[in-house]
Amino acid sequence: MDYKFSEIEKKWQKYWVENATYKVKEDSSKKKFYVLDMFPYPSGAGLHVGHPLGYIASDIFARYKRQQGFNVLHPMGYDSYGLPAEQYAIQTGQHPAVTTAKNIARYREQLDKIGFCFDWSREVRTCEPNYYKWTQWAFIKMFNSYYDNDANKALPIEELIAKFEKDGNTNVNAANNCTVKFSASDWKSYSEKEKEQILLAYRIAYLADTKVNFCPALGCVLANDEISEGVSVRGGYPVEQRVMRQWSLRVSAYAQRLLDGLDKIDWSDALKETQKNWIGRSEGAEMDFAVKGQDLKLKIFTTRCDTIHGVTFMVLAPESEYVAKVTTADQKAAVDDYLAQVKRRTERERISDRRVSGVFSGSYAINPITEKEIPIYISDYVLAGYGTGAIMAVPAHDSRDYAFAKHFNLPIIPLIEGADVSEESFDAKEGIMMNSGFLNGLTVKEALKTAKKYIKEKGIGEVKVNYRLRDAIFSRQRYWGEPFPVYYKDGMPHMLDESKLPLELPEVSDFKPTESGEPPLGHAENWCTPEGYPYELNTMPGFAGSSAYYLRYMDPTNDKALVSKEANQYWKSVDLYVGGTEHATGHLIYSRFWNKFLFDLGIVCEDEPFRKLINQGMIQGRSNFVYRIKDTNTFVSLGLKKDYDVTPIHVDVNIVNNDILDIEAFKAWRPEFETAEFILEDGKYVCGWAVEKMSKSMFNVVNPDDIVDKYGADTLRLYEMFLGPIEQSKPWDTKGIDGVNRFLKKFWGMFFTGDNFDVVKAEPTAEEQKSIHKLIKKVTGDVETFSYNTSIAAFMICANELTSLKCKNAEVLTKFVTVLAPFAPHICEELYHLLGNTGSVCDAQWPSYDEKFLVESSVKYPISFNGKVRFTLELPADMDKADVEKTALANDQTIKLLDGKPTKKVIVVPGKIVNIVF
RNA sequence: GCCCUGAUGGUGGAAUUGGUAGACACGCAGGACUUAAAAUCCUGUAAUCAUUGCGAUUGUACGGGUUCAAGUCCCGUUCGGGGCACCA
Repeated sequence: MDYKFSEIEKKWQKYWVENATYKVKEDSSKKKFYVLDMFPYPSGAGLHVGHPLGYIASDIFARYKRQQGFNVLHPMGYDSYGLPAEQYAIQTGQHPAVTTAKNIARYREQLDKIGFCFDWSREVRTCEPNYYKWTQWAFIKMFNSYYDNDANKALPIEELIAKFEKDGNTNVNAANNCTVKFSASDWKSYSEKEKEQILLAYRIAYLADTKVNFCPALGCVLANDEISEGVSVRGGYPVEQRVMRQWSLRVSAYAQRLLDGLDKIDWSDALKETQKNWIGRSEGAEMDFAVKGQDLKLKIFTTRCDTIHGVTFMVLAPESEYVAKVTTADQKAAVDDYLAQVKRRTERERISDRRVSGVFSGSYAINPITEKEIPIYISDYVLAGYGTGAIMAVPAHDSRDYAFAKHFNLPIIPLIEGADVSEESFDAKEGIMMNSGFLNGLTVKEALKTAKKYIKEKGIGEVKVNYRLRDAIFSRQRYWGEPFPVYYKDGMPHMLDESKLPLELPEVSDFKPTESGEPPLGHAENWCTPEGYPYELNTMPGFAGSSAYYLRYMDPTNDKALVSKEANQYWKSVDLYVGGTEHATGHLIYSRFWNKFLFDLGIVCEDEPFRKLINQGMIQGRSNFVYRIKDTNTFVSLGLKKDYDVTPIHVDVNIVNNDILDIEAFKAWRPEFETAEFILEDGKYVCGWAVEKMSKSMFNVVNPDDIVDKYGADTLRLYEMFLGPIEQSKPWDTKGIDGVNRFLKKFWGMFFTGDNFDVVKAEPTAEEQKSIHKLIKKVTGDVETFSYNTSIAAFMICANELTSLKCKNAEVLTKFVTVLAPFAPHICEELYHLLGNTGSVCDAQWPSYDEKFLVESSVKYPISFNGKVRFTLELPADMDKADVEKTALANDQTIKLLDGKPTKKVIVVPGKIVNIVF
């Protein structure tokens, strides 16, 4: 009986839909398990064979957990706001909603073919009003909250107002960007607008003039994680610095909690490390340096307060507010000139061109410990946004300061014994201090401690922690995103009442910015409240909609809340999250922040959203090449190309089979190859190959639909998992797929004799038991550790064993079907029913294994001599050590190999190995 | 520059606490079936030498070390992938 995968797969996919097999409800009688995939942005190109990798991995786990009796939530949806649809709209006029809907339909069609156990009744789309209502709602909550550093959580803004009314802001310990200090009476004397302006500097969602990364090509501001090396991650367009009035989220207030939370979650070390780098905690001290002849103190931040005796100058960031104050009249022209020069440089130039530049301000500062005078410089190697925008420079022990000192001929004082600073600085935190007054003779570590204590005691400064993590800029000058629930009155932002949500995205006549340079929403008619107050023209960024979607899946149709208390209490958080590593510093930081904020408000019960996370590796493409002899239309086969001067040309992998080119298909592929001639080897044209990114331009894209058509979804699922460990990147090579396909055919064949379904009800033999229990043990262990590739090898081994045993035993085969079901659900569902079961194989209980079937009566001992294995000896498993040794030594081959030499030592590891040393 | 990862046959990969390196596949070669092809099945397949059989030597990026025994542990080096990067 042939394995007709196409019929089988269609049949059961239909059955699963009709029987709502994958619909899941909260059920307090069962333990829950939440398996989540990072939802896709539905791009126009559709899915290639790399996309489903993670989905298959999570699908197997979800099915496995279900078979173990868990109530499994395994939803899917679409991150459907985003730039590509909008760029396409600008080019073609096609509304992004139309493109997006079309792309979603295509994705869904492709996903459906693979047989996932998604509960589609819980689907979310970030661009739908009933979804983004809750994105807007969370934003309002953030606007109405501030971060209290003492309580270490977000609190209602009303509590802050109460504090201001009582004491002003002098004793308030809250995250802020407020530049004024005021008393209670000052507060009371302020106008409403002034009060609002101050509160804005404390809100978690705040509007401020911020130095932003603006990308002219995209017409849009970008967040830090959307830029890499001075260009936009999407598109690679240049980015420049601008000051713009933008919404931001005070993510930085959560820096420490985001860092601490990493210890509680089961993520890879690499990913945790990436997040740690991104958060960038550094512990140090803030110190005041007095400016000579002025009533002014400059605050600096340093992590090396042990090096204070080696400070020979100070540097201010060009943007520092102190610059104007310390610039003397004689230096004003030079400073202005430098500032202008800095302003002209783009971020990219600054990164790529690291010449030393700077200018003397004319003023001197006093080192608070040595009381020496040191010059104050201005240079763009000091960043305004980090620490205090001012540093104490220790050229002997900081390479950047060293370069600056050399360039401006400033003194360099070594502080560590034996450190040679004639050619470069000594940055390492090790050695014994010298030239350092009270720190002399201490190790660097001791000196750090002592110096901190000293600074605190003498009131010179305070111990402080700084973070690299910045607030997230939340405004985008784009159309295809969530509208802000904000209107403006008297120039100040106000939130819509929650009852007015969602504020729906309006239609616009043009997706480009307006003539006056306003964002596209400037084209919308009547984009204002019924009272006539204008709405915000920016929209939210891509990460807005993806920050809390995992919560919405718990209760997707609730119109009273983002998620009900009951649903949230039941599902709690995501137990297994599978997705790509490219979201390490974006989505995975923002959603943790967003979740912690909702946790502070008591809306969710867990403060970390994703308990375990697996990063699936990328599927790379395997490209094929043909070699054209230069200036001809003749192509030479791989093995012969060394004799010619050739140009390699990418050729569509779909017309190459096992690296042999289909010549006729190649001629038909493109008009210019129609008359191509070939130099063959053994009558064949052999192509070269390389592993590259899977992309259209390399002609190496493989579409899962084609694989499903040719081999079936179960084969595709199995093969993707068989390729190797999920976390690892690996090339896709369709030629290997025959192996798993053969396995499924063989597996199918095990249930038939001729065309008849043929299994027998009987007690399994010991050998059958051993084979199947070995399989159950292996697969159970492998699934728990996501080593699916080795599970599949185990299935193949078991199928081979049972075939050679001619096993037709119903009990054994049912167990096989049950453990294979998560991997290959269609074929297993069919066989499960043929075996006489009713209901879905999805609910077939995961079998347990019994060690008693696995015990071996004998062990094949490798007998090694000086570590080299010479032969094996089959001995009873329960033979004790001394007897094993005796038997091994008495063996003919041993005697021959020893050749009369005395043994020095004999090592016997029971059950494992014998090693004879002579 | 700093941090994290990884390197095993022609290819993808396996080896769970140090215990027969190369499981399972792909590919390749030979054979069976067939008029032929496809499909299927069987055998071989790390390298070198030997080959009538027995075998021997080398081998997990490279160089050292620990151990009866190292892909696995330790030290150093090279190369690939990822992250951070004038972050004081």
